[in-house]
Amino acid sequence: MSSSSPAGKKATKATIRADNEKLILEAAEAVFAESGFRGATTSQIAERAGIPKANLHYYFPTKKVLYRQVVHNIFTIWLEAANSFDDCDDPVSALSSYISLKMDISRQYPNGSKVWANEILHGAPVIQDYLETSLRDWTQSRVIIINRWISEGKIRPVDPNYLLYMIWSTTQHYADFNHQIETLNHHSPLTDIQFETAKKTVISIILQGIGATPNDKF
Amino acid sequence: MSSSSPAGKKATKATIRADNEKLILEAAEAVFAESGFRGATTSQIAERAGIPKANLHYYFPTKKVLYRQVVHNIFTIWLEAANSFDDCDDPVSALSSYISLKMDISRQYPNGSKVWANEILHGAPVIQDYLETSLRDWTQSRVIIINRWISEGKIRPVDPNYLLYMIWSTTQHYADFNHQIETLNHHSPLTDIQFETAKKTVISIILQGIGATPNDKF
DNA sequence: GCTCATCCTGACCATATGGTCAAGGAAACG
DNA sequence: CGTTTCCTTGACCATATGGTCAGGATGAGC
Repeated sequence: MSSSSPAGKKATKATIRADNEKLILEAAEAVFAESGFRGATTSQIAERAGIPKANLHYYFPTKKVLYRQVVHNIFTIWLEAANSFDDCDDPVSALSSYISLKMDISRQYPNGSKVWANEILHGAPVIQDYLETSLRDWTQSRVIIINRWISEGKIRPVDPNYLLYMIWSTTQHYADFNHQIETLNHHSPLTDIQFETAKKTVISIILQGIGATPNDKF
Repeated sequence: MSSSSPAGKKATKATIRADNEKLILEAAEAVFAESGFRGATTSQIAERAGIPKANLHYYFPTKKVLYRQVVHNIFTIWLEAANSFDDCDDPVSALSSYISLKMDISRQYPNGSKVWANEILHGAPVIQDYLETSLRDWTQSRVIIINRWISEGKIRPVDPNYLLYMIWSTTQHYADFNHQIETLNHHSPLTDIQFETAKKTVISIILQGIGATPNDKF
């Protein structure tokens, strides 16, 4: 079944494993996003991946192992995005590109964001270590940057932590609360144009909110 | 057990029912917030409420009925807060008090917010009707108000929907992602002072972000 | 083509969970 | 008190679910 790749690729031992793991991980991400850890069933994931449940357990011995892998992948994407923070040294460009990228990620990988949100919501039983290491380190270093901007007079004094929380929540909202947004948008997803407007709105409010708009400074 | 109220209150038929339902609902809110609908077990809820599981099912025939009641209570609180939007007609006061109240609710009823977030995250299987009626109506009416502010030149032109999403996400973040915030805050809850700072930060960024700060407009 | 290592899967199992029930209390009411 | 109505609960059940396993299939290496 899974070994009969739709086109071209012959099924070699190497590709079989890679292909199936990818298949399972994608299905798992979707199902975990939809139902949470406990709500998701391995049968559901297997069915979505198009393989028997026993086969899923051949690649991922337990549901928890599978889940951790999903979360790990998400976090990797998140961390990469996070680096766009550093590409520029002035707040306007740095924050613009960071917010813009986070919005794009919310749109492109909504399931990942949902799984993450679900984890935090339930007290991060599985990923506490990520919070305490990578996330904390990243946050602390950006707090320093923001504080420097403040001392240089590039933005008005705001607490960097709460600014970051604001950026996170606002951007991730477009993934996590997508269902609510769609419902309020006549049951249809935001169009490209709408999404672009949302992005601009978010960026402009935050930048102007911290006194960092380029045009604004006399 | 539950009929032996700790102090004073004698157990009459009327109070027994009220007391126990309240006990169960509070336990249910906490457990649902912690584990989601599927993750929560009726035994867990019963145990937390201090009653046998069978007794829980006497008052609430199914888990779903109990869950709906929890969500209903949450939504009621939310709607009441929502009215603080109308208490004033100028954007600065209206938005300040609305944001402030939403922040307070996030702090006072974090479980409610979490249950709500969990529902939306999983596609609102149980509360879709709330989204389509009350929430939509409320949103549409506030969009009109915000648009009026814009046409009156009281705030700069921003799409009202995305402004509202920003307010919702930012304020609810302090409930839904509380665990993350605490972890980043040296594993301790925000103090009153910190929370007040967060609130001020949020309000000031949003108000200034839409060009509505009172001091700012020379 | 033969052997080995890896992959696949239907059938199976132990456990957890939502929900039931029957029988026993306790308050209401006369 | 007597009886009726509501409350309480330990024991029980059907089902769903995570996970196992033995044996068959398939690609790898020679």
